[in-house]
Amino acid sequence: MSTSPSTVAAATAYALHHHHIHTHHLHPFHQQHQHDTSSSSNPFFYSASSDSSNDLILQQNDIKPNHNYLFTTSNSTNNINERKSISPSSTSPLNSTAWPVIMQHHPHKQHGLSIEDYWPTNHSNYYPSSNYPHHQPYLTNHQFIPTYGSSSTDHEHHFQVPTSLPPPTSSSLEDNDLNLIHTPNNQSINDDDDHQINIDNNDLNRFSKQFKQRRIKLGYTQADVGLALGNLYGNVFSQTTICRFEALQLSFKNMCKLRPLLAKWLEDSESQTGTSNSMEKIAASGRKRKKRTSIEVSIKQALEINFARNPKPAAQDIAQLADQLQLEKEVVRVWFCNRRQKEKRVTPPLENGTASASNNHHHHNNNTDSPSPSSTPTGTTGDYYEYHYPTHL
DNA sequence: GGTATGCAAATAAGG
DNA sequence: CCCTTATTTGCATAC
Repeated sequence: MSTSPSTVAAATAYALHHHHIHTHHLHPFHQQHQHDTSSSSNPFFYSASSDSSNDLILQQNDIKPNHNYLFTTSNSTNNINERKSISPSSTSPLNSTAWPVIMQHHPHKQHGLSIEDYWPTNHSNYYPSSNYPHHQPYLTNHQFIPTYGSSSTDHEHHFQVPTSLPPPTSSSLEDNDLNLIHTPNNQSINDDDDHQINIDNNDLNRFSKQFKQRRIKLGYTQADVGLALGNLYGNVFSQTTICRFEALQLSFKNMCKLRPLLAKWLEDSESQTGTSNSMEKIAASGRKRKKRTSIEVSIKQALEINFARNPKPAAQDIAQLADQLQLEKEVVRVWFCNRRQKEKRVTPPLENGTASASNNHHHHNNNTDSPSPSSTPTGTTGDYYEYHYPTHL
């Protein structure tokens, strides 16, 4: 305890990364200013995207573009850092830099290389999944509802348990001990197969609350935690994700996946405050997530026009369009895939003719209390949010 | 400044 | 390799 939190945090975070990729494009400007504070969110490593990234751009106009962000620094920049250690694959980023294009305006952000530099076509090494057991039996629907307050009410299941839910862990943990933290045997989770975790909604509820409480006590921000996880596990998470974890706004499955990581981080942080001792990294996964590309508004418009013309362009068309817009081909391909999904979401399933109208209104599920869950127990399809077009075009 | 969120990239998994 | 469907994350920006 001691040590100033922020300092520590920063240091920690920082320490680990240094290497990172600096790659992203380096722009004269942005280089990195990130230091300390980790607030930024993100540094992901992947870097790859680079290019397209255009990070520069703002996303939608909807928002108000007022300030210039150009250098706000706030986010920007940070280029990535990567964690060092762990992953072998990280493939180095070296980059080459380059993206010609899009960087026009906003300096802040990085860009860098082309995907291929980082992204082996064979995608093989992305997440090894060592840590994550992906197959969890539970359900996976999206957001469950937090039960904050004790869900006394009837439904407590916010997450719905899929059929086989783990034992209810008796959890009554107290404040102090979260059992979670030391997972009894780690293996419970990782084990292999389906074993799963005995985590239930209550555990997650408690854990998330405690986690937040302790995190604050240690003086770390959500962003710090996200970066630190990168150090420990090789995978960085954004402030957003940590925030959602604390607020129980992730799917049950996702919560279960992240819980052990956060528990470990917490454990390490509390134990060593400052000193480093136990940091072992858990297996890190080799693959990192590609940095999210921000597509400039004007580019989006161009894409929309093309979509309207032909929602399902052939590979060749995509390549050409990519070239024209100066985006990576993969980015364009994915954009179309996502766009098609959106189209379906937005468009009423509609049967034939008639009715159409009132269909979509999805609700978000917020729940704060005890709402009825979104059911869809098995359903898949979740209710995602509604969406509207960017407009124009 | 940290945190919460809307919209949507990127991914996972089964064809 | 690409597509589709379902999900996981996170940029960017509003609190």
